[in-house]
Amino acid sequence: MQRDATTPSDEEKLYLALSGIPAGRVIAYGELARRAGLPGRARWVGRTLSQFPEGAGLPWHRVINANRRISLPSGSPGHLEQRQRLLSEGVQFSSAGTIDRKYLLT
DNA sequence: AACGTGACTCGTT
DNA sequence: AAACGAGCCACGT
Repeated sequence: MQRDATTPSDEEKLYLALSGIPAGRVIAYGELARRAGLPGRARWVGRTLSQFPEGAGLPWHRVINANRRISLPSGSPGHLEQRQRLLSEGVQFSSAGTIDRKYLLT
């Protein structure tokens, strides 16, 4: 069992996977987890993102749920900010609040 | 230590 | 289509 310089922590793996998501695209928690080499840990990803430091510069707003909706409670400040950030990158929402598949990374 | 909870997801009813 | 159950897992109480 190790935790040394050559064995990235789960957080580091998530960092790397997330930083590879381009502007104007979105990805589901579960898919991001798979890309980070952490299959089945969508829930952990969500929780970890919620604790990420502000200044990290990571595109946390490009992560949505498998229904292609923003997972933060609707009406919450976080939900509004995520929506705003996505809109400013050109990601469009349907009137029902879902994001079109064409923006989704699979 | 049990129990509920949450930025989750999937297969089955 | 909607609700359920089961996996998932760290945290607070």
